[in-house]
Amino acid sequence: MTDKELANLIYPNITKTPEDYEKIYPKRDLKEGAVVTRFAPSPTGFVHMGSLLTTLIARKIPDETNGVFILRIEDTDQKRSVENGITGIVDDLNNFDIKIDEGALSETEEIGKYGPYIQSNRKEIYECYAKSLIERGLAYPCFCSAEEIEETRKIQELNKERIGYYGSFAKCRDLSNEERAERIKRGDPYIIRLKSPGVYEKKVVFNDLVRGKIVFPENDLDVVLIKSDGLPIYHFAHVVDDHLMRTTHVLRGEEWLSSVPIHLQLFDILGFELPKFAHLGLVMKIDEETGQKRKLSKRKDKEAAVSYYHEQGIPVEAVKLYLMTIGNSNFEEWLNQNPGRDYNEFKFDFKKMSASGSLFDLEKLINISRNYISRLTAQEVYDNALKYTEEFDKEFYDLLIKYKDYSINMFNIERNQKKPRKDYAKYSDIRPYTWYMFDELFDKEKGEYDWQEIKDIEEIKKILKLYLEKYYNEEDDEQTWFERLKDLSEELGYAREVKDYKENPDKYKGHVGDISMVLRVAMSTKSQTPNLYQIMKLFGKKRIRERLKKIK
RNA sequence: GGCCAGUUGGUGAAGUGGCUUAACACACCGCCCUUUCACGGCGGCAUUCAUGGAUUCGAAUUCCAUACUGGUCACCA
Repeated sequence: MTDKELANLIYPNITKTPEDYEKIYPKRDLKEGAVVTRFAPSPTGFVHMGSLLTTLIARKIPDETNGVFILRIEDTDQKRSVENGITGIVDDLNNFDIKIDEGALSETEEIGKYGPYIQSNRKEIYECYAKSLIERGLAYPCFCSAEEIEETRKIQELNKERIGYYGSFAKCRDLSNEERAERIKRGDPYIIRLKSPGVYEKKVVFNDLVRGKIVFPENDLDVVLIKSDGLPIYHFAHVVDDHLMRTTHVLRGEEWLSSVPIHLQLFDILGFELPKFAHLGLVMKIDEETGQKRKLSKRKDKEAAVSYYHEQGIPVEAVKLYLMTIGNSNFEEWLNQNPGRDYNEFKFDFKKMSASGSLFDLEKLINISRNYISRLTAQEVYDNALKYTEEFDKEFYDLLIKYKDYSINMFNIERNQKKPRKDYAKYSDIRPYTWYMFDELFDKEKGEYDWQEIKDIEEIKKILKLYLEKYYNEEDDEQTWFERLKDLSEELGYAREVKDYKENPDKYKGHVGDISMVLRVAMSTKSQTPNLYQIMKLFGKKRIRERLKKIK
């Protein structure tokens, strides 16, 4: 029995040939230097921080080169697939404002001419290539059970031999086609394996965009191509898809590095042009229990899910900026020199990419986020706060809506200046910083008044009373306002200037700072607030009186 | 265990043979500014680049060993 007859026995319904697919998915007509990348996640629900880094770059390079960015769904493992997993991924990408040129849009829709983009819908394509490999004697059906494989592995371990299905350990490799046909007809379960032409003692060299030249032993493993459920294994799907989708650059995590020899071999025997590869360092974190560095884990680490940042109200732009600083070591410097510029204007360079996995640093992200928010206009902060609170804090959202102009003015305090305040690192910080500005929240959420130097309530009442009667004038500019506080201080026996007090502490009861602190705490209950004058300006006469009257 | 990669401070890192008595940023610590806080300013924070050896007039930078860390060795991706 010939290989061709065997192939026909296994795949009688496959009539297309690899040549047909070459015509269906022709070479892309793109400008010189245009890069085609793809993000190829499994639909397990959400996008991981590490994948987001890869995705960001995979999106950025086509942007820089007039290329194409594809979203391909790798759902060949039905056990792992999650319901609405594709939607979850698409939502995460949308949240991060990463647009796709081609690929899946939802569980059922897609865009682009190189589809289907969901692997489970590409079954017959893989079968076609599997068939052609069988015809050429480069693949064969394997009838080994999981138990048999396990047994072989144990023997190999015992004898300290290299583990795997290869050479003489590949029991089904040298079966005759007659026997193969007989067992297939008999209904024995089987899978399709590669008949690897590799020799372990030989070396393959390949050039990784991030790591440079790497030498591996050739692959001699008869890896699985098609599983018993008829779907392909990652390696096979990757090679077929990235060829047919005309991917030029394969970006993926470092965890794939060790299977590169398999991929090189597959590209080779299939006659496919080899894309460029970039294996990115993993995003790590220190395990709290063991103290060891490890890969950021979807299951263990809440901060691994990109949705976490959405829930925290950390602007997606800040997360992207942070990831870019991890991604390209010269990005941060560039950003400092070009504050406020969009990261898309930065030119990405694989050479500036670290090969070692970096620890995920939430502090740094927070800092970047703080700086990012400080550069926004009050209107932008308002709009973003609105979006955030609408989803996560309806009560505060209603207040922001009700007091729109007031809120914008509030966000504008100490914002329109060369070095703006940096109070908020995330939108969830806004409420804890500003609740006292809203009367609806003030009575409800105020705790104890945080009096500082002047604690005596009679003295406080005296100060406030005198202030309202004699020294408060709504029309005052900031300088005059403060002058009047000094006058008040003087009248009550406090120093006009802090310096004077420090030089002669015995002469005074305190100083103007203590007086203004009384006013500050009386207004807000807090001893730490933004510029008091501006807060009072915002409140207006009536609300100031009301606030001060609450001190009893 | 085999194979592969990585190893510069608490963190991200610059650095590709002399310009490095190791940049920058985050964190931390001082001081200054200041009516609070924040901002800002100034200064401190690796005599040393995992360890050992070799090459060289000279090495974080080249080479070789060793150690450690990570990844991978599935009909998972």
